[in-house]
Amino acid sequence: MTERSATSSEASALVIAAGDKAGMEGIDRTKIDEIILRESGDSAYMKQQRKRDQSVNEKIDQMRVKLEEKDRASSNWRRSIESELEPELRRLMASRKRRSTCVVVDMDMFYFACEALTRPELKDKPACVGGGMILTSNYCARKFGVRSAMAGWIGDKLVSELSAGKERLIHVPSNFHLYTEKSLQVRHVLAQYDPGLKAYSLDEAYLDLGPYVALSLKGFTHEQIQNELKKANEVSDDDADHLVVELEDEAHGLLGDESLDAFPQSVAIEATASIVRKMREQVCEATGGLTCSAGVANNFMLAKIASDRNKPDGQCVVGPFHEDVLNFLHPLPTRKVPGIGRVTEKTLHAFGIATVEDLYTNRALVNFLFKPATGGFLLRASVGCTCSHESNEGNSGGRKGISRERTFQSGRPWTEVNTRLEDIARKLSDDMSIKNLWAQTTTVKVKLDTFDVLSRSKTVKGMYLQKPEDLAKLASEMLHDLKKEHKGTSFSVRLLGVRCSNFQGEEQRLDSTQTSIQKFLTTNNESNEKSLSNNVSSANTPPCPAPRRVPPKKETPRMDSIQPPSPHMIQVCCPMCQQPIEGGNDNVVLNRHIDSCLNSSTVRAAVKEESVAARQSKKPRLTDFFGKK
DNA sequence: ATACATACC
DNA sequence: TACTGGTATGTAT
Repeated sequence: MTERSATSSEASALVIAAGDKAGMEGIDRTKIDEIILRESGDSAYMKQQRKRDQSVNEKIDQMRVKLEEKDRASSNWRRSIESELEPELRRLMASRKRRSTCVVVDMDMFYFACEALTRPELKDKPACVGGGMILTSNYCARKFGVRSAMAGWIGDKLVSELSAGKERLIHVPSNFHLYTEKSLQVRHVLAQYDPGLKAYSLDEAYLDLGPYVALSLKGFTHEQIQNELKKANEVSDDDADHLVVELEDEAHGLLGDESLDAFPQSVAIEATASIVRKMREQVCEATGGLTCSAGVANNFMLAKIASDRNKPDGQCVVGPFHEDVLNFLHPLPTRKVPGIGRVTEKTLHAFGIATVEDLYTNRALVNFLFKPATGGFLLRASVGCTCSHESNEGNSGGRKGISRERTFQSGRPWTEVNTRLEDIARKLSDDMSIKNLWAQTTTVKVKLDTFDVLSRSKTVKGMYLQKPEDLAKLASEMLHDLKKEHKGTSFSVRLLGVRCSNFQGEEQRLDSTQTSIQKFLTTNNESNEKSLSNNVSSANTPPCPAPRRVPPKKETPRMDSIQPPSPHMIQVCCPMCQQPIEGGNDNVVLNRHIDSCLNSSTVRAAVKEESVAARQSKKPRLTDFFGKK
C-alpha cells in the first residue's frame, strides 16, 4: 500500500526479475529477492519499476470494473463468446501442420560459452559476460540468481552474500567479434540442413527440416541432400519470376511437406529427432565445443518453447497431433509463450489465468478483456497454433525503423547533452547512409534521471532525411520542446536516442547486387580517396539529396548517383550486414564499418535482413508456419 | 499521426 | 556509486 512497503511478494510480481524463462528452477528465490530488494529497492530504477507496476495495476483494476459491469448485465456472455470463437478455433486446428519439422536451435549461454572455450577454468566458478549489465551468466552463477539483464553490481552482491563471502562473480568483458565468428560457424552447419534458415540473433536460429527429412528418408546421403537443398534454395532466390513459379512447383513436389506423407508419423519423428541430434553434434564440432539445445514441433512457437525444455545440450520433440500439442503446452505457465511478457503474465494472473490451459478454458474472458489483436494472439497461443508474433510475417523484408541510443551519466550540463544528441544523430546518419535509408519520420527519445521515458516525433511530408545536420536539427528542436513542456523537476537526462522510420520505398534504391562474402573477399583493394566513417554520409552520393522534394515514386534514380561497376570502382560489401560500403576500398573505412556492424543489434538486424532476403521469393512450404492474419 | 508501453535477445 | 541497446508492434488518444 504505502510507497515504501514493497514486500517481497509484491515485488516479485513485476519489479524483481523472477525465475521465469530458463534454468533457474528450484533455487531459493526468497533470499535472492530479498537481497535484490535490499540492495536496489531505493534506486531510481526500482522506483520507476514500481511506478510501472502501479500503472499496470490500475489497468487491471479498470479491466476488473469492466468485467463486473459485464457480469451484472448478463450472466451467459461467456457461452456466447465461446460459440463466436468456435469457427476460428476450428480454422486454427484445421490449419495445423501435420508434421513436426520446425526446429528452433538455441545456443546454450552463448556469449559465456564462447569465452569459456579459451578459459575452461571459468566453467565451475560463478561467472558472467558483461560488466555494468550482465549479458549472459553461466549455470553456476544462475544458482545464485545471477541472470542476464541484471545490473552487474547486483550480481556481485548476490554471489558474495549467498556464498557467505566464499565466491566472487567473475565478469568477462564482451567480445562481439568472437560471438559473430562463432555464430557464423553455427549457421554454416545449420544451413546444410536448411539453407533458408532464419537467424533471429547471434544465438538463435529457426529452421524447417521438412525437405531434409523427406530426402533423408528416401535414402539420400547428407551430401546429396545438401545439393538438392541448395538447388531449391537458389531457385527461389532467382529474380526471374516466371522461372521461380515453375521451378518452385517442381521443388515443392520433391521437397514439400507432402513428400513426407509417404512415411508413417513415428518414422518421420524418429528420423527428425536423430537428424537434429546429428546437427547439434556437428555444431559442437564446428565451433570447437559450443553446445546448443533444440526444439522440434509443427510450428515455431512450440519449437521455441520446446528448445528451452531440455536446456542445456538437449532437445525436445513435440508431436504434431492435437494431444501431443496440448499435453506439452497446456501445463505450462503463460509466461513460457513467446510474446507473453511480465505485464501480460501479471494481467492474466490477476484474472486467475496461470497456465496455458487456463488461457484456453477462459478464452471467452480473455477475448472480452483484451483488445482484438492481443485477444487473437492469446487464443492462438492457447491452442498452440501460432508462432510468436515478433517473428514477423509478410513484412516485405524491409525494416521499419532504425535507431541509436546511448546512456550516459545524467546531470551533465545542457550544452553537453546537446552535443551528445548531435553525436547520436551523426551515428544514426552514418548507419542510414550505409544502408541507404532515407526517412520521413524522426523520433527523439529521452530517458530522465527518474527513468521516465519521453519521446517526440515529427514526420516531414514529401521529404526524406538522412543527413546528420538534418537529423540533428530536428532532434534538437524536439528535445528542446520536450524540455520546455516537461512539467516538474530538473529534466536531468540519462539517455538520448534518435530513431528514423517511414522510409523511402526500396524500389528506387541503387542496388549493386553483390552481397556475398566471396565478393567481399575478391573485391579489389585499390583504395580511392574517402575517409572515416563520420564522413560516410557526405561522401555518399544520395539517391536524392536531402532535404529536397521527393522524386515521384516511380522515377528512377539519377544516373549520376549510380556508381557503375567499373573495374576499379567495384562496390565493396560488408560481410556482416551485406550492405555496400562507400569508400570500402579503403581498409580503414572498411574495418570501421565492420566494427560498427559488430555491435550486437546491428548484426542481429543484418542477419535478419539477410535471411529475410534469402526468403523473399516465398517458398510455399513455409507459408503456414507463419500463417495467420 | 503521435506518444507511450510491451516484448524479444 | 551502480540497472543496456536496437527493433518491432500494440494500444491510446
